[in-house]
Amino acid sequence: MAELTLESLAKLIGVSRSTISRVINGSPNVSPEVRAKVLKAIQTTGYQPNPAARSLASQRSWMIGLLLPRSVSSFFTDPFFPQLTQGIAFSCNSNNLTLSLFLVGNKEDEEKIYPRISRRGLLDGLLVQAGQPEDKLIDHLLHSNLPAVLIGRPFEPSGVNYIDVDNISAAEKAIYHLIRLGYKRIATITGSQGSAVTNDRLEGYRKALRNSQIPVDESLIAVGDFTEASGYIAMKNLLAHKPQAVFASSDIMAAGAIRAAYEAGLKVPDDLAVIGFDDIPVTTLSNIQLTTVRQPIQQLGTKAVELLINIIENGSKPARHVILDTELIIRDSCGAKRSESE
Amino acid sequence: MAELTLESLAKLIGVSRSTISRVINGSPNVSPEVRAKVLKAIQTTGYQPNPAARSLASQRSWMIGLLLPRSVSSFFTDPFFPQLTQGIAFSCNSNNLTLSLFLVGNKEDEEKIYPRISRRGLLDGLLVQAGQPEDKLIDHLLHSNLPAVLIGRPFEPSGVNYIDVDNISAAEKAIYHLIRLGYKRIATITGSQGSAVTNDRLEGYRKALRNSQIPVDESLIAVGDFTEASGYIAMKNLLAHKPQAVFASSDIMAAGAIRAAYEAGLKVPDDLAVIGFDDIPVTTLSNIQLTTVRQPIQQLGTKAVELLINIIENGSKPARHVILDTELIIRDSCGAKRSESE
DNA sequence: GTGAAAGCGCTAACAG
DNA sequence: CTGTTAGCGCTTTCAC
Repeated sequence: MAELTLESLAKLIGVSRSTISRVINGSPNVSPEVRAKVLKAIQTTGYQPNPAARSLASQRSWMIGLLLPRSVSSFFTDPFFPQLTQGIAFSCNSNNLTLSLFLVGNKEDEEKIYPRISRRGLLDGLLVQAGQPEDKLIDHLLHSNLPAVLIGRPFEPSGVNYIDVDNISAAEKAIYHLIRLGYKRIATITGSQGSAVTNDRLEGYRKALRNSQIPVDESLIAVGDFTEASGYIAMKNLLAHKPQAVFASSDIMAAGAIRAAYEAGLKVPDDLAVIGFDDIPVTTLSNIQLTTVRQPIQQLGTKAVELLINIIENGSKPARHVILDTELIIRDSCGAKRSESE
Repeated sequence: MAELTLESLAKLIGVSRSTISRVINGSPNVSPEVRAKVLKAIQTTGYQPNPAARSLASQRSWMIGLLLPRSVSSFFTDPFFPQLTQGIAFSCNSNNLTLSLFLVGNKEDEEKIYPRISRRGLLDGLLVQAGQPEDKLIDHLLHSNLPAVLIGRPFEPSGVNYIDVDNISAAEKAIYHLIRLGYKRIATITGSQGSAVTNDRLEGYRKALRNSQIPVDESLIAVGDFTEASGYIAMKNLLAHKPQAVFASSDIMAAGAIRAAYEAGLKVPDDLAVIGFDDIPVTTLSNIQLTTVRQPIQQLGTKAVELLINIIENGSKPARHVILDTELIIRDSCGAKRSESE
């Protein structure tokens, strides 16, 4: 089964190359009969155009990239990334795009990958997971003319296209919920310092307390880095300050916090209420159903792809921003159900 | 910054296209001086060859694919896959390959993706995660002439190239360890029925018992499907048969088993010893450090890429098989440390 | 050791 | 509506 070319297929059914190309690319200028004939021939022969030739001639590769910068090191430690990736991959499937994955492990990778990516001819567009603000990549994005979408808002306002959830109001929701349940000493465990997500969620925390006339106690704010271990350590430190409740900036950190609480002999939610963030699909991280702020992670991926396609086709001026909503999922770890039953 | 082509660069430094092409592709037939001059020009201009043109002319895309078939649905539920993916991605980085990711979500995806993949011109080679044996894909692999490597052995002996761990002896190790600790009633929770991994680990379980003159009690064998929930359910059922120890075919299922044990008021390892499989990098799935059989997951990815490269370059006759070793990691859930301290 | 020339397999004007 | 004709930007014989 030698690989069929447009040329040979054309010869086979007695039309010109262009005609076949037209039906493949959905041009309207083909008579129904010829179109049918060509379609049938494609069916029976299983003809597939050579992607390299196609890209070269059309200047489109029908391929987009997903870049996880070096600062995003928790690809397999936090289910967030795999789930996001899946959302992106599925969306690529339905849009007939090929997805290439760039996981940057170290500086050398970075130096090899970045030029390769920005070169036109490989990718039609790029999705970039937001990382640390010093990441030079964002500059690369802006200065290359490759269509790109940042997943997570940029640290500082800039002309990039991005998609994000409203982290401020998401965090607010969580805190209002705790306040409503009667907790006063509410602690928080933040994500990695210096990232937009972390800032936003912390701001939501502060805002909710302020709006509720509860003074912000800085000793109730502990810095984490989105890992389980950091949640554990942060909680251990917080315990000295006797919080009644804690809002962790990720479910994984919430799991760490719960572990620390258990170790200290505290029961969740009776002695400590816990709210997480993400709603990652793990039945149990800690033998207790976690109340959490659900991000539509998979949808984030899907919408990111759609936004990118739109930008590839229509350009990106002005810069596009898409903000998705979050939802508070009330389970057992915050004490809401307990208070109901009382 | 208009995209530089070979043509324009050649004009710029006064040599022919071919010469530049030669230095880029490492041909020996270039004089040192000219080579130096060209290299410098590439440096300063940041010239990158157009990948589409390159692929078309050379019939190599420097791109490999990773296919996770539909039967592998737990891409983000089980950290195994993300970790494998990372191993593969890093290996691609160091070999200057671009990785494309194909996550098959449903039958339509399958029908679109498979022909796209097998068409020469997109991929130089393909890595396929082994799934269910009915998966028609393996046939596709064999009948297309695309270089391919299966990750996990095929269900039935066939001419495909694959890489795998020795699951039989891995499971044996786990069981011998339990036997050595004095347990007699040893249960197991298997993976999804009808897959090679599951069969192999179960065979290792049986073999170890037989070799130790312990009769295999079929009521101590529970079927899971690699999810946490299945581990939980399986354990609930096993509990009626009073096992002293259980070997779960994945860490995630072990976590489910532990959850079921806790719910039944049993302490691990005092009332029930647990051994998992994988050694996934989550500090805590259940507040107890899990004894487990470590698979070199990341290395599995790395070696798979290397094997594939080798096949791309040298062909695959005869079919290649790579088997990696596993290692028993003794922690707290099997009771070994407890018995030591007694 | 270097350049000229012929494609790789497709798309996209351009004629008709 | 269809066929003819140029390329897309590179690799790779083939001469020199």
